[in-house]
Amino acid sequence: MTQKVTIHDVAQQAQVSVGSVSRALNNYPHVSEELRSRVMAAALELDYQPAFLANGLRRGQTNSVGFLVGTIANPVISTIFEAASEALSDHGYAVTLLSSRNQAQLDVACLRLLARRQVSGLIVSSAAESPEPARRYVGELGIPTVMLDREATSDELVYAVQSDHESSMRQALAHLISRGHREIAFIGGPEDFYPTRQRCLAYQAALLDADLPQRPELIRFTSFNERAAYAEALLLLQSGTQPSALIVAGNIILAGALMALQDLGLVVGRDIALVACDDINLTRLYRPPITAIRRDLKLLGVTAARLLLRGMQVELNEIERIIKLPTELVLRESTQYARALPHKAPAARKEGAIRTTLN
Amino acid sequence: MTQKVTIHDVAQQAQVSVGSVSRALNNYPHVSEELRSRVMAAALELDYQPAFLANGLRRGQTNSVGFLVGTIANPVISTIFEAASEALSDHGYAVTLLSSRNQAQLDVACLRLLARRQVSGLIVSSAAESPEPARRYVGELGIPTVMLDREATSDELVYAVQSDHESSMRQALAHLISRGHREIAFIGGPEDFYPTRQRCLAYQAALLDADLPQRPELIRFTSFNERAAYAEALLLLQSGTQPSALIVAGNIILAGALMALQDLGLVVGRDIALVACDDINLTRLYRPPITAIRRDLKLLGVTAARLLLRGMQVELNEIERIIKLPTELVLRESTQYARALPHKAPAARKEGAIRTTLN
DNA sequence: CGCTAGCCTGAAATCGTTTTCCGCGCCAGA
DNA sequence: TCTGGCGCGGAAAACGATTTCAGGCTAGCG
Repeated sequence: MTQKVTIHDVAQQAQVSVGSVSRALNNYPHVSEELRSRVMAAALELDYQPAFLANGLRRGQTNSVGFLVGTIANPVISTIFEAASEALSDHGYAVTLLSSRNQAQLDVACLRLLARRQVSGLIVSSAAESPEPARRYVGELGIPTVMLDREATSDELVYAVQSDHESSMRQALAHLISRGHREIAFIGGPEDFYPTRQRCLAYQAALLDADLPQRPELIRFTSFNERAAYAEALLLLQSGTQPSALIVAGNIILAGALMALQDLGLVVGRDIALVACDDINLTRLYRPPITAIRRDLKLLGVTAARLLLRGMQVELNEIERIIKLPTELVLRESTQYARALPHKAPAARKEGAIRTTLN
Repeated sequence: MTQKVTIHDVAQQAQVSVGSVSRALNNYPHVSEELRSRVMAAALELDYQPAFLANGLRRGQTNSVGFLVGTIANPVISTIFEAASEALSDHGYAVTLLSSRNQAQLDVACLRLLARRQVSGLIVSSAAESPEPARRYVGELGIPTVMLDREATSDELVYAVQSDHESSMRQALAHLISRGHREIAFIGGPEDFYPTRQRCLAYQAALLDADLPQRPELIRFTSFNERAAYAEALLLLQSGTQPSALIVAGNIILAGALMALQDLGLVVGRDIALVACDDINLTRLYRPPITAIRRDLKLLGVTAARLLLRGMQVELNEIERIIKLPTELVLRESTQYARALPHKAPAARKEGAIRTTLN
């Protein structure tokens, strides 16, 4: 009923052959103006829309890209996805989103599924604990792929967009150190998860630069799971060396850490300084507002989409295969007080307004 | 290179015809065990995967469903989506996600696009300001569709899963009234947005039940935009009648309202009681924790997926076309203090721990 | 022993496009 | 006048599967 009108109907309506209809509608050269307009009129009248499947079968291509994530229920991922999806959509590509549920074996299964569906391109931002098999499989696939804030591979057709986690992390540590903190703890995701590793390396490098001791017991890795992060934070905060500052890498981990702090009766900004590694509603609106490392998520998504588009169309004239985008440290009250200073009253209202400003 | 192995290769390898290969692999009856195993072996050896496009063209169906949202960058939507997507994925369906960017005209365009791609089913949870054209178009499409927390239509093949916004909203009002509040304000999304309307009707009904006056100036509608919500909340709070309690319908609006409260120096739970209409990280972790109406988002998503699956397979034996799922009021500190009581110290740590417990 | 019913399988039609191939007419140049 | 080239458009192949159709074989029954 809905999709009954085929190219044959249009051909009959316009009194031409199906081949001519196809040529006319696809803007081929050597089609007379008269025939073209006749076909256009017929197509318009019948509300003809070429069948996607037949088109794709013949052309060997689907005009759709697969997007693989560990979970979409994460404000950072979903914001990036939305931006990328809109950019791709503007170029006629539809996006099928697959979630690997943060499981490595599903990772590869999802990629297989997408390959079977003959997606024209892939964006991969999965967060499996052992990403290696998936990365290797992506290389074998021969499909243009953008690794999104993940480690690049040397395979042809595999591109990468990354955030510059290092520089802002070093800024964050410089900031904390300047405020007198020396026991600065770090809680990240899995140790081999790319952003976590980058942040952790920068954290260690910054300590080294400041001639501060590396304390292994202050570095904790956990999985992307609020309960696990909560437990790890609790362990850290109840261990012998009580840190005076805490850096949490990732918003799920932030949630767990905040719960641990609250359960221990530690007040953020007074008893302990807190830096978060992504700027989300929670960091802006929390009382006190939480210092965070911000990146332009929409830019990240759009850049991934553009890189993929370039990779999918053949006109790729000497394009960068790996792009690294800047990040920014946003100072807020959670790191405002210097160490060992007594708790002061919150800042005046006006200042508060500025700090919690939109964006 | 990747997808070169076709059914002909398998047929040649197994020394049978292509028709037999198809029958063997699709578990047709009347296929000898010997032939079946021979084909299986050949398929396995060649790593044959039937071409999705050819299969779909012949069968006239894609095994994929379209999911239309206003924006996926919303923790409530993305959680629902993920649950639905996983359930559909478990049954062999892939989901292509389209965002209408909260624009009505894009709404219809997105649906057209999905229809052209011959999706086998649709889940619609768009949030355009004027949803009517889209709803009508969905009915004309003749594709099994689930309206997700949106108004149902009387069209055949159109189903609906909704949350029972009314009962919890009435509970919330009863709770606030029992604490002495009489000037209870309501800020919602667009007036014709289904959840907003349901909540607002319940709000008004509850006031009526309690013999409290309806004050039109305490009911505000805004759009799904943090800035707009912020502005509207500011207007409300600075108008003549200062409400002692505030109900915000939706998490984007919550963010705007919290900013307005903070900018006015109003402390949640002390100067004003606050009830949020979706329980997200922010409501749990905010200080003080915010009383919220909770619903099982995963159940919502899974139910939508199951309803759609039933609608897509022909075996629909007298199934409910509209399902309404329960909601629940979660009491937290933001509504703990009775009106006009002086500000007391926060609850003891232990109690706090219980209140911010996971789930 | 012959006929039929039923299982099994190969050949071919089919899905709706795109694209190749070919032929027709026309015009210009020899 | 013949011919080669070019613009145009029709016919049919191709894409890769599923499904129909028909026929061969076996077994069972008269």
